[in-house]
Amino acid sequence: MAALPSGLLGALDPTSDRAVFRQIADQLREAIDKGRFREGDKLPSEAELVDHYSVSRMTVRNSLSILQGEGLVHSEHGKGVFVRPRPPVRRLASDRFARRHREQGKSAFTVEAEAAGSRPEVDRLEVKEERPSADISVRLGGPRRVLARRRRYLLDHRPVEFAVSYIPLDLARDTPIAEPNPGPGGIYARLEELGHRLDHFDEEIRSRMPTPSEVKTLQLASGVPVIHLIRTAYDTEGRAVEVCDTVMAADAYVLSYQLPAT
Amino acid sequence: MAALPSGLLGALDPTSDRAVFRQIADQLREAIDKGRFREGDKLPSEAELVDHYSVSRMTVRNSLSILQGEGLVHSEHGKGVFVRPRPPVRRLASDRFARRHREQGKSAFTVEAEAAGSRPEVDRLEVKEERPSADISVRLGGPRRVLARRRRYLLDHRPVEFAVSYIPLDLARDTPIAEPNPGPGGIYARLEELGHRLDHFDEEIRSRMPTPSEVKTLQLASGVPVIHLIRTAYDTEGRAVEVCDTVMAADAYVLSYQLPAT
DNA sequence: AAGTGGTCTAGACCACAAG
DNA sequence: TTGTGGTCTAGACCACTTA
Repeated sequence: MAALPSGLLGALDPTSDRAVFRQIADQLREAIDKGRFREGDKLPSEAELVDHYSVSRMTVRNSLSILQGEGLVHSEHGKGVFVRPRPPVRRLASDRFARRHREQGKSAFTVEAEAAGSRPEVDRLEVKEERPSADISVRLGGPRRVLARRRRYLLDHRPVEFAVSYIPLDLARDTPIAEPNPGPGGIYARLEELGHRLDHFDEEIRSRMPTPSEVKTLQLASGVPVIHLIRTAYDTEGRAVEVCDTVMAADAYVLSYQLPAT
Repeated sequence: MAALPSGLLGALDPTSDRAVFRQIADQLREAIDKGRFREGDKLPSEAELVDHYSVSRMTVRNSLSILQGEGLVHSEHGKGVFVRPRPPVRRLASDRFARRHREQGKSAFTVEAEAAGSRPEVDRLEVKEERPSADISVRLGGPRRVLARRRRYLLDHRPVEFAVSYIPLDLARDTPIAEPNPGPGGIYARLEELGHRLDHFDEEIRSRMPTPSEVKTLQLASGVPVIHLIRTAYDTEGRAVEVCDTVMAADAYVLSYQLPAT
């Protein structure tokens, strides 16, 4: 095992109050920030760091787990620890549900992803009738049953988003909305054809760390939060006609909104 | 040291492929999810878990660090590990910059927090002239110098947000905007008085894990992401007159937007 | 003083990846 | 086969909290 290039990483300060594993994490973080390690680069192996700093392996692993928690690095069993590359982000503009975007045949997700040069996919499509949770029921004005449409979105084969749409069953039953493929323009186009002219959407945004099940579904690296977006669609009569509950890999999205100053 | 109440936590499955520390984390997580431990409750001590599961202390600590990374628990040195309480959230509505909200004497943050029954504070106020970063400069249309207004917001003595406003220096110099207290209605009211009638705002939202410096400024528990919001204010002539770069504790905020369906 | 979590050591064996 | 990270043990000493 070769020694580290001198100057790449410094020495520990034995007089410092700062714990050794934090000092090591600080030095690695600084080396990444200053570009001495670039995106995708392999960090020194645990054994090399043990040698360089003359500490035990657990101390080194503790340092690396800090960086992993910060989302700076990820480890690959048998290969090494790497600086996490920043994935391409999907920009969601606030006009993404404008009526003019519902005219085409393809889904909004597909059109937009292809325009950005990515390969879009949708899988795990599942449509079924359900009893809504208390929260969803309240948002929809209290229906006893809803149609739930679940699906997962991928960009370049990487899962980025999992979404569930809830539509009051009395609106959706025996309509194209209850079909796996609701047709051009998606369910919003179908709702308008059924006489529910859409007026506006409310979106609620939260961010938090993912649950284990979300880690699995979105194949999230550690240190990547999720953005949780709940959108409610209202028709011109003020009725909530759909709630869409979406969980997104936070490193794959930038949300963008325009607010009037009025 | 007393043994754990029987039935509170189960036994390990030695035939399982799942690592022991993950099984322990799973059981603790399930106990929290099912309400057997409530917000603020103390989990069994490390020593009790070592006894209960007959594993080494490092294994138990590894389990607890998983839950900490998920934001489910937090530890207090000398006291124990506790189920993390959900703090009160601040709801930001999309009309929060409407002109009618700029009429009062107090700042929007203060008014809104007091209405919600919280104690608002603003500290670390700092106003100075700077050379803008490349990103800020581009957003503002390329000024060579800007006025930077930094401040930290607290609710009930807990820091929740750190914000920096950048205003092109030619707009702000020798105006109330360059004063620590810009007066009633804040800098937006002053910009309008100076003839820059505001037209709309663009907001960009990202989420990620905090940097060490953000952890310090916002006193973030581990497992809490930040929401990074960048707002650009435009006047009726289409000129960008301010960029506000805001980092928020994600567990303290729900952002809410209204989108037209047009 | 007793109990708690925080840090650190010096090993061990395993599973995965690459040559 | 060698090098990598993943899991686990059985200790040790420390710092903080509570009583």
